[in-house]
Amino acid sequence: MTAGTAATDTRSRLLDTALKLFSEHGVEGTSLQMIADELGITKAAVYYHFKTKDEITEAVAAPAVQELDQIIAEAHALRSRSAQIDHALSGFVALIVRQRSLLGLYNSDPGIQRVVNRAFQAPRGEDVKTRMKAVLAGENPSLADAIAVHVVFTGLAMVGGSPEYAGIDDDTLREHLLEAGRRLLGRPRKRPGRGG
Amino acid sequence: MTAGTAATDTRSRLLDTALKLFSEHGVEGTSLQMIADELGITKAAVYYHFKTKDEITEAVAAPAVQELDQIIAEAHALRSRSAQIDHALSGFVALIVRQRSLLGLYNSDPGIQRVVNRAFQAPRGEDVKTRMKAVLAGENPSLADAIAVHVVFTGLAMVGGSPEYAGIDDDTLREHLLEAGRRLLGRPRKRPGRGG
DNA sequence: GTCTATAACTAGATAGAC
DNA sequence: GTCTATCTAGTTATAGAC
Repeated sequence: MTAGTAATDTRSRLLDTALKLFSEHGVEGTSLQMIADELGITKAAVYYHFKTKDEITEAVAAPAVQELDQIIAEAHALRSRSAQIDHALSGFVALIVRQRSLLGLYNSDPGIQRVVNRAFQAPRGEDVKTRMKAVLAGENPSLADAIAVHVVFTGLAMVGGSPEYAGIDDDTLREHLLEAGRRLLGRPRKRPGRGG
Repeated sequence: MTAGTAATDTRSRLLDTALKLFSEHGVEGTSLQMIADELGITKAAVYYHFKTKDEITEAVAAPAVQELDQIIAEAHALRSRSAQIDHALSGFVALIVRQRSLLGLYNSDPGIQRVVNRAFQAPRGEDVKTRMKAVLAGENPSLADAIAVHVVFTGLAMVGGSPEYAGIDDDTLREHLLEAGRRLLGRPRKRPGRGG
């Protein structure tokens, strides 16, 4: 659809800028003025692309929510529990690394959670986060397992977006996050051999 | 001093209310009006107890920061690395459970982090969070260890404050968080025997 | 597609009455 | 210790010019 036009470009630059500022100041701590200033345009220009701030927030979060949805669906299609967990965990970690700051934001910022829950129908525990945790922990998990999975889910997402690792390349970060996730879930290493 | 007066009571109720609202809406998403309404007083009455919103934020965070400081100091006084890690981890988990929502907030909310870093001198990586991670990971940790520790630190704090476990009693939650922390740090179980 | 100008509202904060 | 009233400056959002 006529990709690459000035309009599309400004829109996507706007979303990139919004994500950056959201992760620095939180959604509520980021004003449309800040976004406009960062882009070198005016606040009114922002309103040309999005009707409300919530619409920006939703557009920022949407791609990751949809990817998570797909990973969960793919995992459910696998036969063994072991394969389901492996697929969900590695898909989740890959998404975290590809979208560094977004997943941490989604796991901690009340502003983005409010919008996401409203935008992507989440009646009673049926939101993406809850379903992902269900895939990793199983049907009726023990409290210990539920908590371990929760720690993995939240910890990985927050750490992946941490500025401390901004300089680490994607492959390295993904390997280490995956290893941490497997260790906490009590799963055997994917690649044995070297290292203790 | 003169504890138990109406003044002290309103002040501490104000801090409790602020913490509750901060954890629900974030610091930036919480207005003084919301705090005043929740307490059934006016905004001006809030200003009698605290000069600025930052002062409220600082007062909310202060007890936990000081407790973390003390835990770190105690850990450093121990001889073996193993004992240092055990003390830091169990102290951290105990604090998380006792102050359910506060630690998660401190690990995720940009508003509270800004105030804490300003209020409790944090020049270059010398903030409480960094020092706690240093105790757990050692002097010059590998990237893998640094990331694992970071996942533990953030994950435990976020999960401890999660509303999902609000109904779990302190002892049970503490046991499970500690177990998850030990597993991710690759440490042997404290209490073997029953349970798989 | 971006602008100026402004409306409507809410934020944090202060002065002074009681 | 809490109130009313008010201020300034910020916010989201709209209307209409270019």
